[in-house]
Amino acid sequence: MPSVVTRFAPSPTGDLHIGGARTALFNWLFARRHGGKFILRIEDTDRERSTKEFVQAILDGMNWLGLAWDEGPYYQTERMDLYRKAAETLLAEGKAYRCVCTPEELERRREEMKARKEKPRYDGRCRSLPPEAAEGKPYVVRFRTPHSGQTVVRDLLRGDVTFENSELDDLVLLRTDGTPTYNFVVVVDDASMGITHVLRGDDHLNNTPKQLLIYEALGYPLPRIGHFPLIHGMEGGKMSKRDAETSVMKYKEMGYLPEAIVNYLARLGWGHGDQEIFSVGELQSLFSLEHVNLSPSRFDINKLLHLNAHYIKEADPERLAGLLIPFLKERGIDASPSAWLTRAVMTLRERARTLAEMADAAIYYFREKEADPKAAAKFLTPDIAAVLEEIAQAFSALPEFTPASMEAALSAVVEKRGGTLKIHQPIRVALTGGTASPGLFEVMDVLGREEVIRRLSSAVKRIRSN
RNA sequence: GUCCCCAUCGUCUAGUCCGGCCAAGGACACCGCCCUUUCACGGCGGCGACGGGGGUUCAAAUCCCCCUGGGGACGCCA
Repeated sequence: MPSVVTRFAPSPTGDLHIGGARTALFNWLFARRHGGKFILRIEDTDRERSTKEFVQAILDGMNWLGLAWDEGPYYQTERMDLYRKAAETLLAEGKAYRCVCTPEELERRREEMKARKEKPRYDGRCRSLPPEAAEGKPYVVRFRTPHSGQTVVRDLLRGDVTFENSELDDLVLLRTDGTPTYNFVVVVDDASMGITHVLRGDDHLNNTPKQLLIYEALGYPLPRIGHFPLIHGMEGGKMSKRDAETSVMKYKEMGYLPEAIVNYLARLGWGHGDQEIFSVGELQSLFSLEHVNLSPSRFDINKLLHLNAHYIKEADPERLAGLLIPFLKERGIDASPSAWLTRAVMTLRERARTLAEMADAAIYYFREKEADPKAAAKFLTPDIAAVLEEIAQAFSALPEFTPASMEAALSAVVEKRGGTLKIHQPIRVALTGGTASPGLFEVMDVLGREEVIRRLSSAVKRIRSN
């Protein structure tokens, strides 16, 4: 029996969210750190909004990030008997009761309470209804929350947080259709799955006392519970699309590496001295709850971009080449893995922050790009045509086309013309269509002699036809 | 409105638990310089924070209180 069992319990009502991913990551890291078990549970009791597609999307996201679960995925819709049985027990013991108030009525009363500036909650009017009163009517099962006393959440991160029971209300356990609600299933599931550490977002802190009361009513042993802060957008408040993309898989599509996302997420709300770069292995052995921050952190795309650039530089070029192929395809370029592609990638990886940027920069390796008008006007001037022509000839006369021989040939041409000629940028523009690229000799090496000569000649032709 | 949580550079954070080593360290972004055939990478430097007020103490970013600010929760959503 592992001493630590954690879980990630997303509801399949959307893609794996960046905040959810961090919750999963922290749970996973905590389990790994303590040699425990990490369980994946799909909270799909909301049949209206849950879909198979979203389940798959969440699984894809977890897999992409490398967050391997040891057990599951469990689906709550397959465990209904368990919840119903637990509800019956509570009902039989008088710890829960049937309520016949309609949603419309409840909504109306809530509005009234808000208008009176009160905390909106159920007024408990069905509490003392005799069980027969619900016969033949649609009803929900509510938990009988004690009116007095306090419930203390012994939070792993924040210490004791005390709630007055009178502040809590009689939450719905079972809906009219008999399906259980979140606060109820989560207790039954966490208890029956032997979860030892419930680690989740701050937004659940207010739910915890209610859940604790249910644990108690059901006679379940209490897990250890900790709440970490939410991730906010750059403007504060919950992360929204206005701030940055929130779906994890969108980051894959934008050309981020999973190790960059993991590193970034781990450092968002957690720290280990001055260290910024963490491998997954390091994270697994260093992660600790004591160093998780208590205040919400803002999602800063610039830092993610920086980390991604770092991991692109570090990544195995062959792997990078493979990852780049779909991005090339999006740009209409069919490429397949090859030593040549890997070489091209090696010239590009120092200056790309994402695979998308790399693909954009790689285009001229595959086809001649139309020269940027400004660059052409500045560097492909009439007087340069003859020089480019001469260089092309010099290149074709070379016994071997290597960076060293190209450089020598180039110097010779420049020397012959007085030694002050600035020829690098014109060549760069002729070859790549722009003024920024990897080292000129690297570019020519990847392009190959034939193509270099072809593009030089084409540039000469264009200059002269103007 | 009620309840709950939080508070160090613009952002992520170290330091806070066990007050002195902090005239507050690192990273991102930004600016400048160097390297350089361009763009990057890299190197060096700069800008930049303990929200405010009271305590406690020889000493407070660190402990206590109040204020302010930010966030979250108040569903037959999770």
